[in-house]
Amino acid sequence: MVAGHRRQHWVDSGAVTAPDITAAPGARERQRRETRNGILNAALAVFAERGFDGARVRDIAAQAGVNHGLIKYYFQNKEQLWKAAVDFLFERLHQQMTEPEEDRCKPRAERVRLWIKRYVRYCAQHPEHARIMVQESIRDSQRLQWAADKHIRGSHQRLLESLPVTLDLRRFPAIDTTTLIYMMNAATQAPFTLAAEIRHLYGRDVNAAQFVDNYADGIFDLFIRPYLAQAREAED
Amino acid sequence: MVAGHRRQHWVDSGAVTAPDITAAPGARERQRRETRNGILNAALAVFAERGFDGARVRDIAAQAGVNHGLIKYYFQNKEQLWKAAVDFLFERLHQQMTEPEEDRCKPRAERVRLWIKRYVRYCAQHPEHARIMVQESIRDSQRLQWAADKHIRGSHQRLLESLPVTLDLRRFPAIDTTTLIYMMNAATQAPFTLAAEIRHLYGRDVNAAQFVDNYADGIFDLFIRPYLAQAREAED
DNA sequence: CAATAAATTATCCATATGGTTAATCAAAAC
DNA sequence: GTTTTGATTAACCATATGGATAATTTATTG
Repeated sequence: MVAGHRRQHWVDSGAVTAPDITAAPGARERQRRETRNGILNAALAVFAERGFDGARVRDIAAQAGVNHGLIKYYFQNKEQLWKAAVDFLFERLHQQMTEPEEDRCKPRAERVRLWIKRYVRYCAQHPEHARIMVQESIRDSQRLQWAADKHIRGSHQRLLESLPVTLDLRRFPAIDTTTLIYMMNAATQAPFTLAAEIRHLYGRDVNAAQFVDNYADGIFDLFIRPYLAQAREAED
Repeated sequence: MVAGHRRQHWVDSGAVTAPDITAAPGARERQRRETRNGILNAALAVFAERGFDGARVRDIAAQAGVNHGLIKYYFQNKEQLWKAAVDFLFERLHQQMTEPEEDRCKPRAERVRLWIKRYVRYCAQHPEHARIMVQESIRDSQRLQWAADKHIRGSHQRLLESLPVTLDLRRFPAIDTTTLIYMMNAATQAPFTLAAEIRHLYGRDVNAAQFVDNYADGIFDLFIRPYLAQAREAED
């Protein structure tokens, strides 16, 4: 991505300054942000693919097209890089999940449908998210605790608030709300996390727009529709 | 586990043979099997915790209480060890999931309930399974292809045959059977895969017998009950 | 332009890693 | 008992790894 941005300046010594195209004011900060984000994206990909211990700092740098020394320069070390990448991850999730203004006034069932659709799309676009979280969650590691405290707790709360339906669960007496969140989360992420397996075994592309939207409907039917029906009954 | 099995023979040179306790006929083969299984169990734990690349052969050996050279002796290399471990994993799954003779004559709904319960228990006892599969499934690696062809395909088929109910899915028109398997699988494994996170955030022990059995009921309510109801209607 | 500060690279280092080998030790065969 | 075969260990090796440092290049400022 940043590769190839190294050009010659003042090629001809006789010419005047002849500034680089990138030398526009603020070029530096822009470049800096680009490099940093490039590293973060590469980090997410490699951490998701190999796990924290398996991920090689050199691979992350290579995938970002920069020298691996830069990672120390920007993030001190591998651990800090991981944390920065996870911050980046949840920031993006939060952005993509906030309900657009124009949806607020729609009927409730429709709002829930759209909410689910947004989340399914996020899962399809960013399977690294689920993968990184699963990888850390095997043992109560420092990293897991950090992520749970800084991001997951709040994320769950926000979910319960932003999901425009109350899950009071009379229909599924065996399951409490917390557990249901984990079920729904896992079910939603499943085909995208296992995309390679599904492609290999069944020849299907779960990232096709048709599958994604269809799947959102499936999640809605399975997890939400019963509650809406129940809520309607309660109103009678 | 195998540690400390090194004892002195012929302690007193004057005494007769004085054979080791373990020197019963077949002691060798038994020991061999024990060592091999010890390594496999350790391998599953470490591969699940760190992923293939992050797992250290030395750690696996240490956790099994043997010298790391033994891993070459038994399994040639890390890759072969991984495959042997996955064979071991699916063998165990298959054993634990076969329906006991005495269940065959029970009413269908009850058979399904028991089937689910067995699977939920398996997931609770062996969270490594889901974890190892998720870790491999990010890219269409050699290992994933191998596991998919050798184990997963058959496992899915067996599931569809052994699950004593036909999922013809009129109730969830958006989801096909294949996708439903992935949803159900993921939902079933979810709390046990994320056990550490749940313990940290909500202070709950998902391995408590009560939670496990309760969760099985939840899965049944969510995924199966609708189909049974529908099947009953169809019979009318 | 020159001086300065920031970004980036090339290189180095201690350590850890997967894998290999030659010994050592215990069980089985004689 | 002694020999032979198999199981186990200790020591070794080439390489890769995370991290650190010094040099180099690029942008900004005056």
